[in-house]
Amino acid sequence: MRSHYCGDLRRDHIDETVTLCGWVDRRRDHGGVIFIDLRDREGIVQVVFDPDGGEFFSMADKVRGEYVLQVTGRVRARDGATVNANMATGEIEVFGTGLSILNASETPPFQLDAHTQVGEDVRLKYRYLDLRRSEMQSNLQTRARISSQIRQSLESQGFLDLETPVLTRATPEGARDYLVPSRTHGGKFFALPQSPQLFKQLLMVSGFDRYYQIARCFRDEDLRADRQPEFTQIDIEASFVEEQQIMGVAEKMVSDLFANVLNVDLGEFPHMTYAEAMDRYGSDKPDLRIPLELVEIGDLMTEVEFKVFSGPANDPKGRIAAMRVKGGNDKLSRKQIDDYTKFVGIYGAKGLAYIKCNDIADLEEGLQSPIVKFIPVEVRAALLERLGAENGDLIFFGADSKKIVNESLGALRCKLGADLGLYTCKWAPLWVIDFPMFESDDKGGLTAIHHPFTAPSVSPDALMKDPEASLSRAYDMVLNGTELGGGSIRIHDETMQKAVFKVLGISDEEAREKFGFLLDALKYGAPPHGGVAFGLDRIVMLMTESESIRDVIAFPKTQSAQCLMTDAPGSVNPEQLKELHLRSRAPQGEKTENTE
RNA sequence: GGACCGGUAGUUCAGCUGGUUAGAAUGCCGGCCUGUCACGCCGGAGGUCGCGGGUUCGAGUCCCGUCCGGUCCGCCA
Repeated sequence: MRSHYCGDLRRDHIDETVTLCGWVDRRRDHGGVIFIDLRDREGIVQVVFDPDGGEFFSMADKVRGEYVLQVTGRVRARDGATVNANMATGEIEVFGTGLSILNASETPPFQLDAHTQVGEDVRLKYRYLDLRRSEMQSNLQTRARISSQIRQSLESQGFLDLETPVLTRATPEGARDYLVPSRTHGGKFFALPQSPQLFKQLLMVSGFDRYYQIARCFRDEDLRADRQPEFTQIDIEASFVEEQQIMGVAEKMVSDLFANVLNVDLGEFPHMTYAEAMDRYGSDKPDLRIPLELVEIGDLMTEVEFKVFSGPANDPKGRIAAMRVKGGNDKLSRKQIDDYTKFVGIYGAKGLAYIKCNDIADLEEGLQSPIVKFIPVEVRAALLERLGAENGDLIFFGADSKKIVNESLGALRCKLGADLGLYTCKWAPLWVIDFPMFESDDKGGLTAIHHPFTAPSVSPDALMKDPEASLSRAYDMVLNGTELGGGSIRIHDETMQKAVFKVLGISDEEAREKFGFLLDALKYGAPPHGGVAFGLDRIVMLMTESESIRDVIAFPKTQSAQCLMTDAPGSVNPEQLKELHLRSRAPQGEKTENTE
């Protein structure tokens, strides 16, 4: 007799006698037929018992709910002589000769079929049941296949899987850290890593010139549909490399992944500079599936009397851009345009000007718009020509600071793409390159766009002279408007690292206090090196076409960063707090502090 | 920190301008049915309408507060 566990049974086992185990998916009340879900790719097995056989027939009749069963029987072809011809699903049928209940089950709190959409809170509370659903089984199977492929791909290129600490030091910049109080050093704290960034650079100094790790990272920031406080990063670093080599490794890894897991050929990834991405798409992670583009029209509007346009047109920090929606007149109602006006308001836009191109030959009467009266006829002509407008097109405008125009029109572009189904292809990968080193923050200072260890593409002197004009040797991989990963060539000499800290306003003492170990390491012959890191969860999310990152993580947290199943975070007893030199939570209104 | 959507039976939802015993589907329980595959038929049980306060003769419905889930802005080097 041949024994099968979940996943072993296949259709070609016809006429074999099998023993199989699984969950009862559903059963027929009149007895003799039960459906066993083996959680495998072949789907659900139907077990039929002989009505004249007595014992097993009536036993099957009594099986209810999510019992776990072991069944012995013979596999039958679906169109075999004893099988009803209208059996349509192609599932495997076993003629049962034995049945035992391995474990009974309470009635599950929700139905595990694919037809009922269950609320997120219920799913998360009973996650172990939610994970039994075939969608989740398939998502996590895909996830496992993806990590396996990635390991194979990187290891075949000589990369070494090395581990780095989970208990480490708090980092001064970046996201908020998750802190772990130290028992042996009262008042001091470990931090969970936001990424293994510094450790992997140190491994380069150590001579492990090709490192990778599938590493868990932690950031104590608010959650989103694609953001969890703990997430998994595919972390890669190599020595003696330039941008093209690291990008090549990463691109091959992702291309192989899509080819092997989804049988999709992503082709060669186009490269686009940050500046071009912002100009044409208003985003540093453009979704190239959408054929809409932002077109600069500031130069046309410097003289118009309409202040909403002439203001930004004459402001070096301002921008006026137009976006032509082909055939948008018929596709978008007045109400939808009003909704989009509200939508861009989220990003700080004060309004959403538009022109409906009814008859572009008639510049006086053929353009329908609340603002067209403010625009001289010759400017209207130049505008339509630049946009390549045709009758029936709808043109949206954004006029404000560069930041607001890019963010609002960039977001509107993605929303229109989704709402109107404008996608021209299923997968659109690209590299975004030539990022600026710094951007100005609210307080008038500068912050690093990637991180302060990113190498500038200019000399230390040039960097100090004009930091805002300096570009970095960073690169991001973008797929369908999602940033899959990013990286850079790192700084490998102390002089450059100090220059960057200086521009960022980090004093020598501060740099020494926070990154002394890195600065020291850079003195001992650090090789030129660089790397890249990918968000594994996001890759799996895209490849499984899931709407939330939660659907590709076995035990995720809610938006308020709680686990509904374990009820974490939970309180601890006063003894534990005392050992950790912490006070229990102060009454409301009082400040909580530790005992140091 | 902010905006918006939701919270009614185990589950998914309906419940109009406030009105008398809060409905449906599914699940669950009992009965019938030997080929069904989201089987079918008959019957039954199942509700603190998230929680607290207010308005009102009367609140699932209106108002205020609060908690929970979700989407987004801020935040996420």
